[in-house]
Formats: sequence, structure tokens, C-alpha cells
Amino acid sequence: MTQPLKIYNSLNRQKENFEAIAPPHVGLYVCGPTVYNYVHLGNVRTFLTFDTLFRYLTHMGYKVRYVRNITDVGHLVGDGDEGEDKIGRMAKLEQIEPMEIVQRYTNDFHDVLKQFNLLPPSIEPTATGHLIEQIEAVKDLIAKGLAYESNGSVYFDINQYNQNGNDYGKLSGRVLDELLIETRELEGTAEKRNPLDFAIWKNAAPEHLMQWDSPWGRGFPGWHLECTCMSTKYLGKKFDIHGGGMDLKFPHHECEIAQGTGLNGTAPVRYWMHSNMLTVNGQKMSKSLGNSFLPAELFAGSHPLLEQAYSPMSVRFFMLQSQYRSTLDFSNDALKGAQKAYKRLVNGLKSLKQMVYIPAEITHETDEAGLKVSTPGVEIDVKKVADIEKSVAAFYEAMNDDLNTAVAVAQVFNLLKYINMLYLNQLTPAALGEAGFGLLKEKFVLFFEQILGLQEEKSEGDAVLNGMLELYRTYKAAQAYDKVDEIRTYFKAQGLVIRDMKHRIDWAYEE
RNA sequence: GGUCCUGUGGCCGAGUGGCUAGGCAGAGCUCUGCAAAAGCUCGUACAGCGGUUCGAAUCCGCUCGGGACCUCCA
Repeated sequence: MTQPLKIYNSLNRQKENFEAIAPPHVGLYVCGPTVYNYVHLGNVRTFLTFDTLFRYLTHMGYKVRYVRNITDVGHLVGDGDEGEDKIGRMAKLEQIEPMEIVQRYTNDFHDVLKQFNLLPPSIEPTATGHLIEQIEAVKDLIAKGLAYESNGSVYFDINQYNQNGNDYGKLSGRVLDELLIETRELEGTAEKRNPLDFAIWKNAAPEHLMQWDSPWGRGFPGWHLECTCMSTKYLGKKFDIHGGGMDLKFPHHECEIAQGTGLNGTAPVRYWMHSNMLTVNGQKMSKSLGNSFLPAELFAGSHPLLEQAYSPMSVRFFMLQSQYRSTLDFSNDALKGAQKAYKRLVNGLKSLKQMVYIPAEITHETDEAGLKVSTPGVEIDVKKVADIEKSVAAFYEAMNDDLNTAVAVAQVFNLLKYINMLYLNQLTPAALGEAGFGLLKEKFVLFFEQILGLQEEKSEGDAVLNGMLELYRTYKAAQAYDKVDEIRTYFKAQGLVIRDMKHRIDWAYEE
């Protein structure tokens, strides 16, 4: 617990000790979705990564301001700076207002993240809500000589930026000359001084649905600019952590660094974090490849790639089993395994919550010398207690090692073993001692619910189930096994199972 | 073509020089009305070849395979 949190910083490609700029406050910015379509499972992985970070930093005692934007304008389809606005395009296709598109998919985004038990960010700003800031930023960049107007559009001047002593390409490891060779075939370079210059304001054709007045005529902001303006506004000129998917590293985050540095004279971000891709059969899940599926399809099992339905928490758990910087490959076998593993954990949680510490009975005797001797009925199993303490420490170590949730989850399973032993009377609470038992209970619940963000998925109400269980006990006592089996069948139909143990009868989620 | 990542047991997935990762699946045992669950035990894993080293899955080189970014993408 005392060791520092280490974070892999994409800027220098190594793990660094995390030090907040102004503790106990931490500024965290994550690039949110462009709300022109439903979010797919790959998108969810990124937001889950930063939800885990948000939860962990909060647990560590930091006061985190978590800003995650909604891109509702400016993100273009296709090549460079010539494509159509994604949201405008959908609006035209469906013949509705762009803001209807935005609202629909924003709602979907929120619904999906809630199902996966992601915490809402502290601030969720939108690009259209910050047009004034963006126009001011464009003016400022022009005034600083880092941007120029061309045909009603304004471009960021990369050559000038580098001449000022900066290094465009630093984050993604790009070399300008090499980039230039590759851009020779791209369109839309006529207005630019340098093909690599990117739009910070775009001139809008009359038929363009989303456009606003500006000093350069009617237009709309460039995609990269919104993140710079909103992060600066809410987190300051230099803030702690900026996150996003790997695929945003270039050019989006590179451009953010350029804009922020150009505007504020300081690199905007201390730690850059990038989560890796979710793959399907080894290939990146993406809309354009047609191998993506929606959370709703996953929950219903209604997609050709899916053999069955998987619950939100199973999927959350599945993703937590890997480290965020590794690619994670989706497969039915892996999901099925995760579903079962999750249910084992949640059954452990459920039984743990009912457990209370019962001290061992103490026998008092008088020894030969006439002195009173008190002997506890159970000796504390120091080996098991030490093992629990070790797993708890290892959990924190894993989380501190660049959020290694894979290793952290393994520790939770180590703890689960003792919970199961307690549940089946293979171990008594007294054998762990009050402190050992308390540690197990406190940490398991904390790790599972607060830090990993997993939760029980309730189906039937507890009252009904407990009534049925009572009936089961009655029939069981009467040895009416046909009735007993009937009740079991009912439970099974609900995805539940009766556990008929020597010392107690209980229900659990079918694994 | 450029830059970078990666190849671990039937499956998923940690680990980056010597110390059991973990989960799922499988086998055996204990328990049990029958089950289920759980606990315990088990399994010649580190793409191939060569090198460095007392010692390599872990470092270096080569070969083969997979992937990402370089154009919108989480």
C-alpha cells in the first residue's frame, strides 16, 4: 500500500511513478465517443480501462476530476480534412436533425456504460457546447503564428511549430520526413502549406448541416481542437493523465499535444495512457471491418459470432482478466470461461456477506499450581492468515504495477478459496482470528465491488427465493425427494442452483 | 514500404534472467438420497534455430507466424 502507483507513460514508453501535479487532486481526461453510431464492445474496453483507473485513484485517496467528452461535431468521415462530418452524414441519411443523432447515441452510450457498471465522469462536456472556446483558441493560434487561414479554413502550421523548438510526432514516434512521404497521395492538401498541417477550423459548404459563424466565415471546428479546449478549461494548461485508445495516438493525441503546447507554452499532459485493442480472431474489432458487435447483441446472444448470451458483468470480468496494454482476443470459449469464473466469485461474495465472526469458545481451567488457564477452542491457523495477507498485498502490488488487473484478479481468487472453505465449514472464522477474518471480508468486498467494479446481477427477488428454500427444507426433512427435485428444477430455470450441504441449504447462481 | 507491438500448456491470460500466476476445460480423491458446490491432488507451457550466461519463457541475432499505427476508428 505504501509503494507508489506506476503508470506506463506512452510519451517515453516506460513505467513511471505517478506523482500528482497538485495532490490530492488529479485531473484525468479521456477521449469519449463520437456519437454518430452505437458503441461497440471494443469501445467499451477503453472506457472500462479508465473506469478502473478512476476507481483506483479514488480509492487511493485522490480527488479525481474525470473529464470525458462527447464529440458531437467536427469528426469527419474518410480521408484527411476533406470528408463529411460523421454526425451530419447520419442526419442526412435519416433525414433528422443532427442533434437527434447526437441525443440518440449519447443515450445509448450512457445506457451501455451503466450496464457495465462504469461510473459517470465528473464532467462530460460536448464539442458544440464549447464553440466559443474553440474559436478563441483558433484566434490565439493564428496570433501566435502557429496557424493560418486558407479559403475560410484554418490550419495548424506544423513547420512553424517545430521551428519553435517543438517535436511533432514525439508521442507516436513519427518522423516528419517519413510522414511526408506517406502523405503524397492524400487529398485536400491544396489549401495547406504542408500536407501534414491539420484543420482546426473548417469552412462549411452551404449544404453542410452543422455550421457556425466565425471570423473566417461559416464553418465548424476541427476534431482535435475540442479536446484541447475542454481539457484546458476544466483541468488546466497542464494536467495529470490523458487516456484513450491506442488508435487515437496518431494523429489525434499528437495534434492535441501540438495545440496545447502552442496555445499554453507547456506540454498539456504529464502521463499519456493508451489502452490496447479488443480483437476478434486476432484482428482489431472495428465497425469498418464488420467484426464488431454491440453490447445489446452480446447480452442477447444475437450475433452470428456469439454462441450464447453473456451478461454484462461476465464481460466486464472477461476484460479485467487481461492487462489494458495487451490486446485481448474475443472468443466464445474465453467468454464462457469468464462467465463461469465471474459467477464463482459472485457466489463467494454473496455467501461472504452473510458471514459473521464467531469467536472460539474458551475453556477455563485451573492448573496444578492453582492458576487459571484459558484455552481457546481453536488455534489460529497462522499459515492461512499469512496467505490471506499475502494475497491482499499482492492485489495492491498488481494494481500499482500499471493497473495489472490480470494479476489482481488472480489474488481475488486466492481469497475466494478461503471464503469457500468458510462457507462449507471446512474452516471456521475463529481459525482465522478476528483480524484475519475481518481482513478477508473487508478486502474481498472492496476489491470486487469498489475497485474492480463488479457487482451481483440479481434476477429473482430474495424474498421469493428464501420462501422456496424454506419449502425445500421442509420437503427434504420429510424425504419427499420428488418435491425436492421439482424445486431444484424451478431454481434451475432461473439460472440458479440449490446447494444442499451438510450444515446448511442455500441458493447460488448456476456456474 | 516506414514505425512499433507480439507468438506461453486443450482455450483465455499474467510473468522479462534462478522463486506455484490465475481462470476455464480435463483426470483422480473426499463429501453426498441423488446431485450440485467446495477442498485437495495431477498435467514434460513458453514458435523455430543459434548465441550470451553458472543458469533464459525472460537478454542478443536470424527465420517463420500474427497484429497495430502510418487515412476515420476506443
